[in-house]
Amino acid sequence: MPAAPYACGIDGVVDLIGGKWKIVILHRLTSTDGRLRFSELRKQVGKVSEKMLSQQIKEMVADGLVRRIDYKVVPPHVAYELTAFGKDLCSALYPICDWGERNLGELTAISRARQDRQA
Amino acid sequence: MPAAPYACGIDGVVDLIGGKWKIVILHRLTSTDGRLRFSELRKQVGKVSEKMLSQQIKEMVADGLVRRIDYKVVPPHVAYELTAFGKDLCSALYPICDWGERNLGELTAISRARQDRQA
DNA sequence: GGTAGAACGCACTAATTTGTAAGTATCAAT
DNA sequence: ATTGATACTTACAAATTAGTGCGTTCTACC
Repeated sequence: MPAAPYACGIDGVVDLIGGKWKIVILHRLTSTDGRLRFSELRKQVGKVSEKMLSQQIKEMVADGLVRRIDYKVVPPHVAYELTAFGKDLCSALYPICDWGERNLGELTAISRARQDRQA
Repeated sequence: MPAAPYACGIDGVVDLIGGKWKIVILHRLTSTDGRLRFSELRKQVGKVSEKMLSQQIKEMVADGLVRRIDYKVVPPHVAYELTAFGKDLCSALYPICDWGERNLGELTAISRARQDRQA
């Protein structure tokens, strides 16, 4: 985690979204356009442990990308939603997301070539 | 390195630019708008070892983002430049870069808050 | 009493990424 | 002969990230 200054604006963004599950979390929260409970978010993210999800979404809350809504009941009932900052980031991420979709074939081929190189 | 399919287009991109030095390398190659020798690239990237630079640019070459031009002399003389694919990616990255610059204060504050949390 | 539910926290391990140190090849200059 | 230059490679160590297993709280249900 290098301190500012960033060599390029994107470095700071990479720090924000860096973490195995963060992109998917952002994606799920954007797609839903509302709040997601922890358990529902976990279901939507897919193969992620409670621990890892909890850890990474906790960071995202601390960074101001996500808001945690605690219903203060037992069993615990918590929901998460994007903050305005988080939504702003997601719209800035959209062109890249779109580029990635448009180049999916190329990206998939690259990924496969990487795997072949390691086998 | 999960194989395709990607949950979101950006996942593939994150795979492409994931690596401590790759963003800076892209940035330097874009800013220069031409070829950079290994030694010059290393100078411009800053505090990076020959080994790490070599490793990460080798991956970028393999992924098709960067082209390696070997002058076939001794001492070795090699230069690197962006491919069309690399340039395309960089233009797709530009909005993110711009967003990062515009939110630099916020990103810096977040980075600082992270450091404080770890102290 | 025991079990289930939900969203975590803690201790420790495993996996991955990054880095250090030394070495390589060949030519030119001292 | 020795040193310097350049762009790597290899072996191993250090640092960081991701994951496993167990535990917590309190209520409801069997």
